Amino acid sequence: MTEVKFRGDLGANSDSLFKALSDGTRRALLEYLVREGEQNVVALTAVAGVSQPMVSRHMGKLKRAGLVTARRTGRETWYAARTKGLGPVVQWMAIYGALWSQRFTPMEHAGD
Amino acid sequence: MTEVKFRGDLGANSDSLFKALSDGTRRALLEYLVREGEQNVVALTAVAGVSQPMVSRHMGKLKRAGLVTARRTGRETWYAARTKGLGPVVQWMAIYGALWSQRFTPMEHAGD
DNA sequence: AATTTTCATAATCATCTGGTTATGAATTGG
DNA sequence: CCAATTCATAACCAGATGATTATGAAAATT
Repeated sequence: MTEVKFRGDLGANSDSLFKALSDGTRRALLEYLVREGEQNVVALTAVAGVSQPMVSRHMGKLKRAGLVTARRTGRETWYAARTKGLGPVVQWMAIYGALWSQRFTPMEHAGD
Repeated sequence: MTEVKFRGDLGANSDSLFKALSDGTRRALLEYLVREGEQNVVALTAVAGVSQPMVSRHMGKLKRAGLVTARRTGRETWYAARTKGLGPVVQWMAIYGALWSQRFTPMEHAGD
């Protein structure tokens, strides 16, 4: 239910994407991966401020949302930010953001 | 709690922003406002697929997140998409999106 | 072989959240 | 003045969600 016929959504998984981004801890983990590159669960747990199982679950959601990749080697799982994962959000921003704010020029300098 | 010392957040309300965007119905309502311009609750309810009280609550969240404005005239409340509301998300995308996808030219490729 | 490390999953729990119906306050209209 | 319209809020409910501790499997180390 909750059909909203006029919805201009970008696929069903764009919902899981927005949901994945809605949690601060999850965003922080993703940001960390972007900045520091591939990390295993121990490293992520050390920095996340929540328990290891919680980190695993958060990473699971990020993975299902397409925002990270998981590479298992031996007993470790290495997570990395997934390049194209934000695509649908970018698209959404393009459609519903650029329409009204043209300040969409992403700036070449990330950290400055 | 849940302190994550490395978090590069853009203000506390950026959290309410992402949360506001995490719900599909809310996104749909926002999209509708962007496309159709200022609307009152009756119009929004007609199109939202949920009850009027629910629409009111959704609009409340969007308002608190800075994504819409509310203008009351008589017994009607007119909601409109708020231009600058997506700013923090755009910034976040710029920092954590542009870093890895060298630059997101949004409209170019809608399919992939 | 025994132990430690790494990770995911299960069992629980409290809280948040989306949804509903009911109600009531204003405003508008007959 | 009474009725209808518009909206927000309250009361309530079911399910999702973030968090914890406990556990167990698999790999690495001793």
